Amino acid sequence: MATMQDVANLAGVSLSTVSYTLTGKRPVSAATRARIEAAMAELGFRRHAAARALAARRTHVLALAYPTYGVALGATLNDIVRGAVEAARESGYELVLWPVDSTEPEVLRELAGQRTADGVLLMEVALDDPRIEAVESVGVPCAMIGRTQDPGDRVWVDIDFEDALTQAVEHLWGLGHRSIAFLNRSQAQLDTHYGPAVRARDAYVAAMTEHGLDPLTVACDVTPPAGRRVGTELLASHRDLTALIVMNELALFGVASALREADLQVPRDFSVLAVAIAEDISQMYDRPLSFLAAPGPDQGRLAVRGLLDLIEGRTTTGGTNLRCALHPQSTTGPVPVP
Amino acid sequence: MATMQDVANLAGVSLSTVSYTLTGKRPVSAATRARIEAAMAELGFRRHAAARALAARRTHVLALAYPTYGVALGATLNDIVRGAVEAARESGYELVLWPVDSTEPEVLRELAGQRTADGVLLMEVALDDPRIEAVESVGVPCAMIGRTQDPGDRVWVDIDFEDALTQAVEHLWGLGHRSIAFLNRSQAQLDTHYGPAVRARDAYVAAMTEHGLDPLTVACDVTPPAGRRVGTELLASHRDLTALIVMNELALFGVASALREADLQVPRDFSVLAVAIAEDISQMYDRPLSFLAAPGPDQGRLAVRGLLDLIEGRTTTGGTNLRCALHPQSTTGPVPVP
DNA sequence: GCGCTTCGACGAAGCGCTTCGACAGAGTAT
DNA sequence: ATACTCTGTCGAAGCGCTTCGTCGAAGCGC
Repeated sequence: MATMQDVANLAGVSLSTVSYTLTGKRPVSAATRARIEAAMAELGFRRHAAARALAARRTHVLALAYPTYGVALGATLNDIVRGAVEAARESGYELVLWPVDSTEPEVLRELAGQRTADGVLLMEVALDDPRIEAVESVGVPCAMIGRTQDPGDRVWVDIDFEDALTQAVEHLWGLGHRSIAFLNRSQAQLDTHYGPAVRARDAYVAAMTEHGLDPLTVACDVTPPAGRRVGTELLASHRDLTALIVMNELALFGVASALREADLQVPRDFSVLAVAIAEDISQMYDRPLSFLAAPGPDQGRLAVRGLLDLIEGRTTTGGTNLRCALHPQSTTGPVPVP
Repeated sequence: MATMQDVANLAGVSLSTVSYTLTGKRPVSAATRARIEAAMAELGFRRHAAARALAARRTHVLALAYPTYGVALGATLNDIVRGAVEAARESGYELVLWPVDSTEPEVLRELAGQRTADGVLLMEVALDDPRIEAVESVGVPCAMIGRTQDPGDRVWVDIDFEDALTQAVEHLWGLGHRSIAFLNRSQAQLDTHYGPAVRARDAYVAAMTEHGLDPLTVACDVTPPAGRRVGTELLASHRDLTALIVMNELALFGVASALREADLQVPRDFSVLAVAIAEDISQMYDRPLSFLAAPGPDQGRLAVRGLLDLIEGRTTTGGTNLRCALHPQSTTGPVPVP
């Protein structure tokens, strides 16, 4: 493994000059730079990350705590990851994933404490997330995707569920639907006041009320069989229903089965609109799904930018809510004529 | 941030003694060790990873190249990750995930070249995978989950598809089924001779032939809609079929729809057996799915062990094929009486 | 031609740890 | 008592970089 000293020798310059061509922190003449670059290419030189990190007191690595349990569909998380990776690279940082679940903050404390990353991104943040304290306790900056009950002046990026559900109700209202139900996340999430579930429900109720409609919310476990069960019950007990808003990735697939079994053709007899799902997931559905796209890549990107502001001592943006874009496709249509 | 020197001062010993209590590479008396540990606790000392890596020429980090595109279901990959994390920790290593797709070996070369990890694990290895050369070109050991056309004496851990399909056919044969089809991965994968698809198909054909049965294989894109389409066609064109072996995670869900639409009750009228899927995925099915469990955690574990053998200069195991365990549940049953 | 600034390059001092050689003192064998 | 081996500890030399202070050589106005 060639070192910077080898490069310097071959190029006939001093070690520090090589360093400066690499970091750009001091000017280097074009001629010298060319010689150095030639030498680096010839030797196949690569900076030794540990040495760099030690000397510069910066690893140029950002870590994203990546849950490995209970992640049935990778697409949603991966959208975020891709946005984050991109933003990090643009700023000369690498993003790595730490496979750590929310239940093991100690692992996070250990990892962060060794200073293997300059900052940590937390995804799927719970209302009272012990990981934040763990990371901050060892003096490492962190940013969250989602947000805690009281984020203070921390950096966070969340989805604008209020806007998303307003858009959803309005889209269906515009198509003539007057009986629109909302299939939410699990009761357990509601019971613990999990932000997305609560905020989406409240926004849905508000939007319905505003249009003079009766809201109808059902909680549903995050699995296809649960979606099928809940969907079937819902269709049986509310025969006047013509549209369903679903904010539950996995239940969505069960809902499709329930509709088929109830002999309802989509969108002729019934409309389905998914909220806050990744585009990849919409493509797994029977037919082109009408959906409000979760801003996954942007969430990742913005969270990284905010984290870098924190790391590099710039003033931070605080929190941001990101809108979901409506993609009306083939599962929403005009209300059926009776 | 307390350094080892701070700990040494507080404990009244030399820096090197602190190091030796941490690494255990030289004996330290119980009394001294106790003083040092007390000092470390008091100062909240944590080893600086970069300094350690630089001095020891070892990062104690293993990287797993983690694809973020085309991963609809995270469960399968995550099983592997969990096994790998566990095995790494047992040996005093941390596992991190590098979000790098198979299509960008250069990123991998860059990352590995900076020596931020002592070894790299590759998952979803293709027959001719450019990532292997990329990692090895910078002198970093690597191990694969799956395997290339010609793995040479590299370390790999794969699924024993021959055994899995033999088990599958035998399970159904035992239940009296004589008309058993096999729903494979995509035609594209078969065309490129992708190992799992080819080996599974060949093993299925062999097992069927051995029992004097006619094999019937269909390729299917890895999406639920494709599974529904192919499933529907298959059921329509082969009315005598009583069982289907599926080795296609996502198509599986489409197959469920196809069966329901064809008014076939499972397992009364028809049996479905999934091959090489993660247990989490089996739980997403309508009813308790009969399946051959992919040995994900064991794949991760063994791959890590093999990689560590390589890194620490022990003799390596070469390749290993892991068996899938049969979990007969509620989607396979006796052949229906005509 | 003088002193002035500016540019580009150099040398050396660390960053926080591991590890090697050395060595004092206790234990054992002679 | 002598010579020897262990144990447990210390000091110092790096690991491969970044970065600070420094300084020669141009380039400039007058």
